[in-house]
Amino acid sequence: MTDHAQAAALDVPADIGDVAELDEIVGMHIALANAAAYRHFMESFSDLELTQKQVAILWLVETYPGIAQTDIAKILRMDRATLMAIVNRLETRKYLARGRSTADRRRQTLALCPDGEAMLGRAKIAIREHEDWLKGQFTEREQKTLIELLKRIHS
Amino acid sequence: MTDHAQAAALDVPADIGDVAELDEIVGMHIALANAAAYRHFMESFSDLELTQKQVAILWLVETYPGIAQTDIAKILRMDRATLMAIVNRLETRKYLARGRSTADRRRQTLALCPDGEAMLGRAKIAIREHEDWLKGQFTEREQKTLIELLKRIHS
DNA sequence: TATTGTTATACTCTATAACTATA
DNA sequence: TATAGTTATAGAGTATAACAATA
Repeated sequence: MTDHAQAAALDVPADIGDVAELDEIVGMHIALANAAAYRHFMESFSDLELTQKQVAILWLVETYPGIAQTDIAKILRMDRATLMAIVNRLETRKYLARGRSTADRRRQTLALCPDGEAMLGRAKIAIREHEDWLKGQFTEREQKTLIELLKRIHS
Repeated sequence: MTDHAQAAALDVPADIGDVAELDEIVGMHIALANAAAYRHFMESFSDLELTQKQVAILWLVETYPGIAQTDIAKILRMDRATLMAIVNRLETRKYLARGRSTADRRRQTLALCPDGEAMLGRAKIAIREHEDWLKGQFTEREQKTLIELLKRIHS
């Protein structure tokens, strides 16, 4: 690389924190932090081949057996059709099964399959490691502050 | 709806904050907050048809004329191929143009087209409104705290 | 050898619209 | 009328692998 080319490259920072205007944009930092956390998550889950959304859904089905798709969509702030696609994938992989509610025959009741239970068990271990990495960057007080501030945005 | 069905639905909360185990997961709150902010962003930008990433790239090209794709990828923590796809879309819409660097002929120099400049101008106005909504949920002190905490994750 | 850009490919998430069945 | 699920469709972002041109 020539000196000239190096000089040109040095004009450009490597971090958004050095771009004064963009550094003020809260939405930018949320998006970048989310992307960083997501990448770390996907590395931790590379052998399980599960995404954040997939784990969250399995977890909710375990916690609330018989929960309907609409309920999950409300909690996770997702579209019905979007959730449908994810549940389809989890059903294909035999992680959960659909059934009809007897009380309201419009509703589906979702339940974990044995494979889904096993997978969720492994996922929880991976999540703990991932969360340790995440929380390790903060004091306990900062963790609570961060969660409290983020909740204001999504609640 | 029957009383029975109502009772069944009431067992399931409508907010992640009511699911004790999941409420402890920092990554969950980051993802949900990001999704909420992204949805609001997309509403603000519905007439412009621009995503967060597209605006960020246009903004960086304006701030650093002649910046290379690799530089942008580093700042925004993106894959080269991913950035390629987004730049292609922006080029198709005549928002930016590629050129070859004379100093290092491997590198592309990116520049804003007139349409891109006009669009970025409108985008900045929409961003200000979006950021007002976002920042309006916090005191100035909280804004700084939130940015500082998020930076630790992505920097 | 390393870097930059490129193409091909594939997957996930996301959303809209329109439809069926049920309440 | 409203709700729950479904299907079709489309677009955006993400990543991997392999390749060419250049350093």
